[in-house]
Amino acid sequence: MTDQPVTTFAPLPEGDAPRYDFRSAEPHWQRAWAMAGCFHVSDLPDDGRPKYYVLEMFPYPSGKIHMGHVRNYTLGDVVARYKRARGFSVLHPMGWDAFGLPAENAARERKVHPAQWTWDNIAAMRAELKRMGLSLDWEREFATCDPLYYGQQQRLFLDMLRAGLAERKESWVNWDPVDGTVLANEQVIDGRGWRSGALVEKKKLSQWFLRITDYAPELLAALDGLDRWPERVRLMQANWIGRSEGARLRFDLTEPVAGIGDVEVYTTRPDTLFGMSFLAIAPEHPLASHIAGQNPAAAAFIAECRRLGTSEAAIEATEKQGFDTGLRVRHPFEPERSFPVWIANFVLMEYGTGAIFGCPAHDQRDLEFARKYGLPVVPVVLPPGAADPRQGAVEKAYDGPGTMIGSGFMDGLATEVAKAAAIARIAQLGMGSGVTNWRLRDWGVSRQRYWGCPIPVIHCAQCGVVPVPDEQLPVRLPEDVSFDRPGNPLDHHPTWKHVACPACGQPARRETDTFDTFVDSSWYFARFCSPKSSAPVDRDAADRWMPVDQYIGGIEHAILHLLYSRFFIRAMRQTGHVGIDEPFQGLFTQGMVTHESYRGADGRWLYPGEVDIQADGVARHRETGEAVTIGRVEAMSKSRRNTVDPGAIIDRFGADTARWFILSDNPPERDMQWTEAGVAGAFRFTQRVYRLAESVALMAASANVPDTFSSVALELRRAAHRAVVSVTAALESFAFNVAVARIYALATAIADSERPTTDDAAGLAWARREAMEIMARLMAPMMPHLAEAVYKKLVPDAADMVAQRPWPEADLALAAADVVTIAVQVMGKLRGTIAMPTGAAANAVLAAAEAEPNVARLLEGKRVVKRIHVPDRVVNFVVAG
RNA sequence: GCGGGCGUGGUGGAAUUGGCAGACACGCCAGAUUUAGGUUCUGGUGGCGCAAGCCGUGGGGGUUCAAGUCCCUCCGCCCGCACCA
Repeated sequence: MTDQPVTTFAPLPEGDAPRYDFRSAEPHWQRAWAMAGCFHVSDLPDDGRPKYYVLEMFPYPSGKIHMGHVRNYTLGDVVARYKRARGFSVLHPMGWDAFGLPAENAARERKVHPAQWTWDNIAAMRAELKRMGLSLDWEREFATCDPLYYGQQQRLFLDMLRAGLAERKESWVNWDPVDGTVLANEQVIDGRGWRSGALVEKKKLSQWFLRITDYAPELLAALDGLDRWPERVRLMQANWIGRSEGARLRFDLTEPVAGIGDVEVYTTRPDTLFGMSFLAIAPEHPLASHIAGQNPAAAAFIAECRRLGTSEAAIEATEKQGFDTGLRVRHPFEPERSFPVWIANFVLMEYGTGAIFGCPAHDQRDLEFARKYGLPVVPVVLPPGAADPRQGAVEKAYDGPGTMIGSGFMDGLATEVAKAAAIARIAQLGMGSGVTNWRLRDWGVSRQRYWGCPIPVIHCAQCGVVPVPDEQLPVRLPEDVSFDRPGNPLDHHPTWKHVACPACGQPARRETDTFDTFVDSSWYFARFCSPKSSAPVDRDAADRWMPVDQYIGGIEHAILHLLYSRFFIRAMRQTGHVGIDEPFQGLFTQGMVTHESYRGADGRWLYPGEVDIQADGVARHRETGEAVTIGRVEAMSKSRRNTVDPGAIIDRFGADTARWFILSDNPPERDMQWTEAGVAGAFRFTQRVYRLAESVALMAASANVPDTFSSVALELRRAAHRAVVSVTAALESFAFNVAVARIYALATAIADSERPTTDDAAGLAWARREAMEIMARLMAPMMPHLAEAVYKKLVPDAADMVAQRPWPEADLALAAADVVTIAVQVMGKLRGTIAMPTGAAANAVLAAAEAEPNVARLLEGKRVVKRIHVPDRVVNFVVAG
């Protein structure tokens, strides 16, 4: 499977100490699980067990796994193995998010075909993942770049097209003029294309969109039902969807231009209409474009705005700028008054209607704009308890609630009442109406890239957009493509795009854009239910397995992937492919894996493997001996070289050690720090557990439960059954670090029981075996290989494996203590403890507490006015004076 | 600016949800075993104090018999969104 590592690391004792050889044990048990089919489930099982679908976000096949993957897949595997032991039929699949830009970059830079590069990477990463001992059903594996997958995606798209959920429309996009492609917002850095370095332009292009906005209300409302999602993620999605209540209203131009008679505005503050002093439109607004056609100065202003864009950095640096068009609009309530129309760089075409009315007194942006261009500032909202604001200059726009002034029919009304009154008047005048506005925009899925799923349509001069007929699916990517030229290789291909129109038979052109790779990842979890199906999903299999009960991944997907998937599953519901609303019932977002960073004397970053840290904390270069500066603990990244290769860790310490350490360090939702000392500690524990198992196995124990146990044996049994209770609770609540701590405690309890007792050899031997076997099963979700080795040591002729055994049952009566320690307080301060039988009566406990010497001393001569008794926990005496 | 989260020993963290703060681990100290050891084992380890004891969960205030936990207030750090009208 893998080469035996060559390493000089030898942390184990010589001599006769037993030694757990993970290098042979881990591959052995991995083979045994595979041969027994422990982790395979069928699409439509008939086993009577409840289903449980646990899924980790599938990886992009970059070629190597990193520690983030190790953490992600270890967390998922703990859940999968635990749920399986609890009697669930567990679906736990793995696949590859295989389309994307890096493959094309590799093709350009290394002259290797994207498909070759991708499949090689998949093979390498599959081998690495298999070494981790994950309980995956590998029979379900697929890659999104396989036509068997993306062909089904094309079917889904065509169904959506027929259902009106997909459409082609013009929109403003980020355009890289050098690479000749659209870029996602994330690929624009400081206004420049991330590859070409060219200034990105705003360009109006015809692109494919999925109508996610149709589902905006439902996507928002359903967040409330996702009670097993982190609050943080739900809030982020709610903000992204961005519902706001307001009004749309029309402002008539005093003199219409070229058929444009009015400008529509969206506002959340119709109550402040009487404070208006200007109207502003976005540089991309149709009216602005029209004006630019006649006015070179306006055209120049718009071009400048377009060049600067609206990136965060640009906004910080750019002050508000405007261009007075000379046009004027009438006030909707007072048609005799009119206001200037400006083109303003701070108005966004994408939000609302791309036009606003400016009310400087009650909006900070409008105020800054008005100050710059000498426009009036007219307060119309009086803050509660404030004097008339017209007395002085307005320092800062007041955007809070208050009482209306100078606002005609609204005078004296409270802000919220005034909003309703303004909307009613607008509607009555036929100028507009109250509306709900959404920040969410339709999802542009067209990409001018080769390595993606072809969009299955044909453009015909006669028939327009024609879907590729079913029998011609999948539309396969051509293999003979050239990356010599910038731009989209599909568009450059000599023959691929030239096809006959399926409708009229005339020469037509195949769509050469491919889908955004987020489309691929928006339904893969549904495909896992029936990965071989000739339909996108087998409806029965989807009904059986969906939704995903527990999804696990990084917080970086809080919006994009998770929101797209929530939309996609609804679109699939609408087109009859699934019967559910939400794809992911439970979501867990893990923290990042971090590490110290190191820099050499010349400032270059060094890998942890190049650095030796001495006992005094001084760091030196392993080979040159030069001084090394220890930097901050940061997320592992290639650029800082503070990465640790999981493969090397598994070579040196084994998969169980890596899994155990990554779980033990801290709660999984927080960032964890990878440390050499931590790994070494985890490794020592694996050895300790195995030695313990050997010592337990050496004591012959009878098959039958002994009649009596000594107190030492009974205490061990109690510790074991308590561990079952506490580890179970910890795993249920994702407190894996606590589960680890409880197992450490059980190991110590077993070790402590080793002292020989003459009176109860049989009982102790039996109790130690029981405890050790319980421990093997409790640690199996985290250290599955070691658990098997321990079990085999205890029961050499066992017919089954831990992976096939149920979760241990706690004997609750045994786990319950018969004696408890009760804290005794005087005036709320701890003054002593007493041991009492569990559930002892209040009067008995209070009497014993009062008799406790130190307590008795403190109560001497005092009058006790109150006695608090919390059963089995605490007693508190309140004394007078 | 808006929204959210977090502050507990030298370190990561635990605390049955208002009931013995510091479980468990790392590190450190002491001792034992070993031909050395990133080996194994034993004991110790919040601070001050010889001690009884006092102090202690970012600071201050409050509620309560009892507060890491609840309330108010301030400080610090982290994350997300952001000319969203």
